[in-house]
Amino acid sequence: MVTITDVARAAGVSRSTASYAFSGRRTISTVVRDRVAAAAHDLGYTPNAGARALKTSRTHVIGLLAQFLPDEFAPAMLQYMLGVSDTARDLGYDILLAIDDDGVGALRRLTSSRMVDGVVLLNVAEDDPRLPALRAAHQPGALVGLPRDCRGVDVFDLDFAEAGRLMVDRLVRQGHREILLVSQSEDVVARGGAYVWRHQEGALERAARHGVQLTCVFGASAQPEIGHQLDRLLTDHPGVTALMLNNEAAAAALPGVLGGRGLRVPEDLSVVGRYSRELAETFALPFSAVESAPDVLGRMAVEQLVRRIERRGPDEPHTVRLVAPTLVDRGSIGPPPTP
Amino acid sequence: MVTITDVARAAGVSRSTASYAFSGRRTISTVVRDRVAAAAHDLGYTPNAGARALKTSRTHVIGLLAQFLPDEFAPAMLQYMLGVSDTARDLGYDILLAIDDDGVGALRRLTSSRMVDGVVLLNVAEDDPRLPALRAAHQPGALVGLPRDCRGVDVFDLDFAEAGRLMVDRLVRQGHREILLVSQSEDVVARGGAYVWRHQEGALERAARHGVQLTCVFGASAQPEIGHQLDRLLTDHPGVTALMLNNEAAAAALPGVLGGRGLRVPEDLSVVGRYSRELAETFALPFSAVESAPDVLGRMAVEQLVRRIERRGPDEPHTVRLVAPTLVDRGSIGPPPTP
DNA sequence: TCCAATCGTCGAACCGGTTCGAATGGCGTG
DNA sequence: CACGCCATTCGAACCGGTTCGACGATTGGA
Repeated sequence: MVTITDVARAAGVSRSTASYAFSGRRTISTVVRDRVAAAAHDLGYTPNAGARALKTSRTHVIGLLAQFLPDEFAPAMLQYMLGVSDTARDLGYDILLAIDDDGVGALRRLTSSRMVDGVVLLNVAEDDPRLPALRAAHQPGALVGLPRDCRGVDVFDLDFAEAGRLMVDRLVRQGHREILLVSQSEDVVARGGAYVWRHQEGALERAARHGVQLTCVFGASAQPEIGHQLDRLLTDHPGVTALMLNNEAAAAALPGVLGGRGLRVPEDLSVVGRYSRELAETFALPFSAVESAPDVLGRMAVEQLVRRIERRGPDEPHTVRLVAPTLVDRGSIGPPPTP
Repeated sequence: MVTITDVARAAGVSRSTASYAFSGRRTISTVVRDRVAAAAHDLGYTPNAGARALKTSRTHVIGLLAQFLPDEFAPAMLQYMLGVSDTARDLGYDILLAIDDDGVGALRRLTSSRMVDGVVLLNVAEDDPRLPALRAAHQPGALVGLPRDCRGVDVFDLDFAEAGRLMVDRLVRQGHREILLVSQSEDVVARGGAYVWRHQEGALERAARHGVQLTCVFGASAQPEIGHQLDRLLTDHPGVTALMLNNEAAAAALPGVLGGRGLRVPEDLSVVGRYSRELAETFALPFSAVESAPDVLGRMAVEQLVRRIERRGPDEPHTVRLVAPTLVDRGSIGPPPTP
């Protein structure tokens, strides 16, 4: 491996001069700088990341803590990861990926060994056990997902309460009076996925205000259970004219269920979901949906994290940013059928 | 940050003694070892990864080079990543994730700055431009995907030719005489996805031997195009009694298409795909399929890579391992309908 | 003409580990 | 009692960068 010593020798200067020639932190004559650059190029020199990190205590690596839980929709998580990864690359950072059942352990390992300059936590739960560990580590962290206690971290999430309101408003405006909301599985809620509650409460609040009937159920997260469940729900609630889905697996299963029952959308049933544009395209999900914007959230988290890393600003106040939901119209919302 | 010097001071020993107490590379009295361990525990000591890497020139990090190409099915790629990540963790390695349009640049960056001990390349093409860069880097590499030139690397892939044979054999044994094979998009082939050819040639060989008609087409990779295309194909080839899919998007779209045409599987049409068990479960894909085993391939790649990293065996001969395909029966293959 | 300021460069220390050679002390043995 | 051996421990060098203080050579101003 070629080191800066080799470059310095080839250029006939001292190591420190070579270093300054690269960093430009002191004035170096142009002839020397060119000679150093030429030598580096000829020898194929790249600085050793470990050595540099040791001295500067900056690794230019961001830890990405993801978790793939059995009752969650893996491809949705992927979208967040891609958003984070792309942004990091744009800002000159690499991603150390920790997909670990033991998220706390992984977090501690990365931070305490100084492998990373900061971390992004995905899928943060109401009382996420990783948060105390993050606060103990003296490294900045950005979250995707809204915990109860946001002290000391930057937080980004979709405004799920507003999403619930938006979906109900939209359906009621079309004339629907009996709506069924299928949320994520109860396990997700039990694990602290408070966004399910926030969404549901936003929806219930608006339903009450409009005086319409909103039935809330937790949906299964696996196939084919969720399909059977949807079928059963449609049988049990014949008066329902609109379906709200806060559950990707349900959205994926619904076309098959509708086909089986011979129902057309939106003529027989209106449907509004909550998933990303990417997901809709990959799986041909034909429903209007609130955009969950994983790429945007991932990007915001990384940008804020890098700002905090580079501007050394643990003092600067921390952010909690809830992104306003937008509804992507795919034509699955219409007036209720006339009986 | 607490360093080994702090620990040594707290334990009343020299830095080297503390280091030996941890590594056990020299005999240290039990009382001293215990004192050092206690001090380390009290102070919350974790060795600095950069410093250790600098001295040992081992980072315990593996580079994972993935690429999400526009005409490929992202969730399928995710399965490989998870296999790699899980195995790495089991073996005590972390994953540096590089999802980069410029795969060559990313590879060079990771290897020449010594951020990683070795790399896993996913989605390797016939003449993958990353391979020359990998050979130039003096780091071991393991590939998932079979390139033309396998020198200097360990290669793992599904035996796609055998998969093609297996699928045809199975259909012919049931009595099918007119089969339609929908492969990946032509763009994938153009980019060097030779596995599409290998699969197709295996299938054609067997079809010829059995004297049955096999029509091969390249399918679109995006929704909803692939669905429309499948619909058109079924119209244009009314004699076809069995469908072979080497295209995840097609498998995802097919249930909708079949529903639209009122076709039942396997009574009206037999279907056999090629995708992983995971994918089948996530999207409720109801078709029998050759298991693409991304988790197994990812695992094998990492295990071999770590073996080569740790046993310093660039001399040991390199492997090319084609995994034998297995067919997972989901009941979508039956005899052709009687006219 | 002399002194101070500036420019360009070098040497050395340091980051936090690991590891080699040597020093210390206790023990058994001839 | 002298010797050598072994078990422990320490000091110092090194990995490959960065950075501070110092120094010689110019240059400018008084």
